Amino acid sequence: MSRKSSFNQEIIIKEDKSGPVDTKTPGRKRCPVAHQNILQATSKLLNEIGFSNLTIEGVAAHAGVGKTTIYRHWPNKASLVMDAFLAETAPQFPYPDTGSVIRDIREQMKLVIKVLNSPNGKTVATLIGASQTDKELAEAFRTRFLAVRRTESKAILKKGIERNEIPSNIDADVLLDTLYAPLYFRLLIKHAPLTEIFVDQLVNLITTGLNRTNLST
Amino acid sequence: MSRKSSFNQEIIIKEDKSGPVDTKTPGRKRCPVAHQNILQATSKLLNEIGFSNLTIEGVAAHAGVGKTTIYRHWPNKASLVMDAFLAETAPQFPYPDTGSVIRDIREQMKLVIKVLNSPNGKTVATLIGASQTDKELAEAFRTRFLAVRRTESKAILKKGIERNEIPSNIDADVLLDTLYAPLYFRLLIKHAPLTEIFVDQLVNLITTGLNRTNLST
DNA sequence: TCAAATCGATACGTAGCGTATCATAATAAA
DNA sequence: TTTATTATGATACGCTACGTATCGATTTGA
Repeated sequence: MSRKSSFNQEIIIKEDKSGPVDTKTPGRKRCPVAHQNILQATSKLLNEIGFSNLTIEGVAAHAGVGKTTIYRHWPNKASLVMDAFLAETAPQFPYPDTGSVIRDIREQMKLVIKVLNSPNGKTVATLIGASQTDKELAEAFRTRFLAVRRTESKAILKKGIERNEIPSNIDADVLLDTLYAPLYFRLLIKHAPLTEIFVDQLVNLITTGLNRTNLST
Repeated sequence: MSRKSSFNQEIIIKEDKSGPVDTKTPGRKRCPVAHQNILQATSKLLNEIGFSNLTIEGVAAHAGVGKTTIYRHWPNKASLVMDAFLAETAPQFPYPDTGSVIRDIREQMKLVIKVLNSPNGKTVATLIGASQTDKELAEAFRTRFLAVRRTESKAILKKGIERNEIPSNIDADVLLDTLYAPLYFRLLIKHAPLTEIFVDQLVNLITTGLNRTNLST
């Protein structure tokens, strides 16, 4: 049936410190080289054959480790892929500082679509896809990917409010959903392309509003 | 590896006419009762155990047919589920006629979230999820679900343009993505609830625009 | 020195896939 | 009516990958 192992048990505790760990327990330490090799093999295979064709046994073979070792470090395929994905993708969405918050957002959204149009975007899509049948992966995606980005985004919105570029009574989550959900929707459904023009249209519509669109063009 | 069977081969040809088929070929006809039983068992199991736990063999057992028969009618699990899903969900998104197109859209969006918050919504989510690793299912979802709804939506937008409620130079796909993508995004990510208030906030933001939001409240 | 935890390797049972085969039943054309 | 053709349910099959268990060997702290 479904996997029951937890994401936040031995994993987080022992894995978060990937440097020298000061545990008091006896016994042989986990080999950080094996750990890294597994993550790198996972990233490589993800880009080459995609999430669905990736198997734990394949990762083990490419990383030169026993598959037992992988199961000691990660409870399942989804959590392994999540770690590999975050290590490679997390630092790719910085907001610029152009002087205008709306412009900052617009430019950052163009960075986002660059990533979403790359092999990493395919991984994002498959992770969201697999989240639909894997509650722990879904939780990991929300807290370790989305929430991190939301925190950054809300800081930008706060700056915009302080500068009177954005009304102070706005619901940040509603605004951010309106801005970013269309990007992910096109990533997932593929009914239309993710272009910079699309970002411009989106930001123009949301800032100007439907009622005034014909006045402003 | 992946399944190669086509959605549009013997399937569409023989299945679209679920009534009495006027084929010139000899031999025994497909049993329409078995076909219907399979679809109904699939719908039932979908709501009970979800897409990921649903197996072809389970459907066969519940429908009282051999699994061979299922494989003769559908190339894989995804296409079977798609058919069962469409049969039950397709007619659930009508636009009302309130006199105001914006209000029509707002009310229809509230119907949409009703469905998305029901077990059918879970099925939508898992279908989009499975689409990430199944190209044929993705294509079926686009053409048989999304495109049908887009056609209806564009007719409403056209009415709005004729009534001068909506500017004529608007890009319909951009506007529809901005309106509906946030609903599906919340369905898929579950970072925030899908409420009627959310629909109101969304429509208000998009019609009024960020720049004027503080003027209008 | 000894207990504990790791490592890679290997074997195992399980689930569900999609296919093949079978005798039987239904149907259209000859 | 006969014959060719196709569908049906049942069953068996090979396959892949899962996740677990076990093994001797190795590393480490107490």
